[in-house]
Amino acid sequence: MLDFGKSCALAQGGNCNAAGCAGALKQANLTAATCASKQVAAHEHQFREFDEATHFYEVQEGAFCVYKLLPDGRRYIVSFAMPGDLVGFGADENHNLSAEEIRESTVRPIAFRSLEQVVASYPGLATKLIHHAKQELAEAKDQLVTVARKTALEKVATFLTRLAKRSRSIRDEPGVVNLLMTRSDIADFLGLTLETVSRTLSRMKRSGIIDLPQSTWVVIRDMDELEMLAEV
Amino acid sequence: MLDFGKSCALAQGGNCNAAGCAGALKQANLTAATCASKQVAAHEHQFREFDEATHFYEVQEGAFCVYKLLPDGRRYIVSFAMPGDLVGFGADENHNLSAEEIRESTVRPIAFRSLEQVVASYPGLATKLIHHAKQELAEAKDQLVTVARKTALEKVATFLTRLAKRSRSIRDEPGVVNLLMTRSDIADFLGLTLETVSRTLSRMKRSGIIDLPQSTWVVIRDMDELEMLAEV
DNA sequence: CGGCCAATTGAGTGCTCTCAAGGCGAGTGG
DNA sequence: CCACTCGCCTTGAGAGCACTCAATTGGCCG
Repeated sequence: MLDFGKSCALAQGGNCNAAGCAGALKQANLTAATCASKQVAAHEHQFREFDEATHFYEVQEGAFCVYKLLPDGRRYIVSFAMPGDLVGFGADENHNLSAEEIRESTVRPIAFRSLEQVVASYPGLATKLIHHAKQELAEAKDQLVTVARKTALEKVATFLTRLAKRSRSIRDEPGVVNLLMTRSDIADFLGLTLETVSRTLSRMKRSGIIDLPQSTWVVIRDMDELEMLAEV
Repeated sequence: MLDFGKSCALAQGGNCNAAGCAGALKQANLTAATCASKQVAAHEHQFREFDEATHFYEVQEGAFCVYKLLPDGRRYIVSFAMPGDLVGFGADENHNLSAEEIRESTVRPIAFRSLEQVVASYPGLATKLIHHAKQELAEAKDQLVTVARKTALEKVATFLTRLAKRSRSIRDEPGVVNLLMTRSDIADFLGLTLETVSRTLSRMKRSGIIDLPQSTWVVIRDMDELEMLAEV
């Protein structure tokens, strides 16, 4: 991976490496537009809805939850961002959602303004950005189906299978999922209450589909059954 | 609005007008990549999930519903597409959702392949496409909040206010909304059942917020109250 | 008029929520 | 080392909102 290090290359008038700009977005080859990496503590906010949006962020380590609030405090978590994910990319003038660390994290801020310049110079990057947006869009639509049309059991099964696939691509412990988020977070992601999430996990444990050695560790005992539940 | 008429300019090797390509996406200045307009009857499918995706479509007249199915037949309607909207743009190799006309419609097909060529020649268009994707993304996320966290009454109120705003921008009858879709369609968009949608509309009528001269016409009598309900 | 489809309305059920109590683990201080 | 606190999780009991099933109405068209 090409890396301009901790310089904010374009913002400082530096040159951009074409190969870097045209690389896969997820592999962070946006380096020409990035600024210095930043450490953030758990439970801090990276930004809040309606804040002016000058940067978006690539998660390097840790985890975020990206959420929206209704005026009376009801919360919906739009996504959990893991290393490699972008948060705040969808912003226009202002952020349209809030991002909070759920773990101590490292992020790489990317200025929208310098991104524009990079895109102007390297059209290939624009295609990558469109591709990224399409993927995020596809995920959001899948999530809509899940939230709108699945039962609590199916929702939790869907959640676990997706998390299992994501963790598998990060580390290599098939069937073991480390829950970085609380029951309440999961509930706000699936459109449930924390009690229903807890009950559903207990139910899955009783029926032998999963094991819960600790409340934050899920061991998937029957992946086939879990996927059956998730896909219907 | 610039228009190359019914020619498929780039696909046929024609020249592209730069001003047209850099114009606002919603105003259909994608003409350089478009093919001849196509008429389609109500209840026909433009494409189905998993079909190979060669084109996406700009709706010129009529209306579409864009939906996904679960294996057992449960349906979720991701969006209703009206004139000016794009359907199928989010596809990768294959379509990841289905599009069905709910009215006799006219669409303008746009080939992904020729789009790529146009984007390569006119980088400004790429920015527009990213902007479009961002907007669609923002809508999907708002819809997630609605579906996951609002009550039936709030969902229907949200739906009506959004539809009222959209129709207002099309024609000029503030407070009068023509429902192009059935109760069942609305239900599948909001994550409800058709009976609940019907009951909720009746309830709104009884409380004087709306009137229902016909089942497909909604007259909004108290927009403030409706927006209160919608925003929670 | 009769047939058909969509919408409405009612009755009863049930899934998920609300409210509440109790448990568990980590961290802290005496 | 233990008692205490605090946050999070689990579990139970009961309630309610939306669902299911079913009957009826209304509009449209042949």
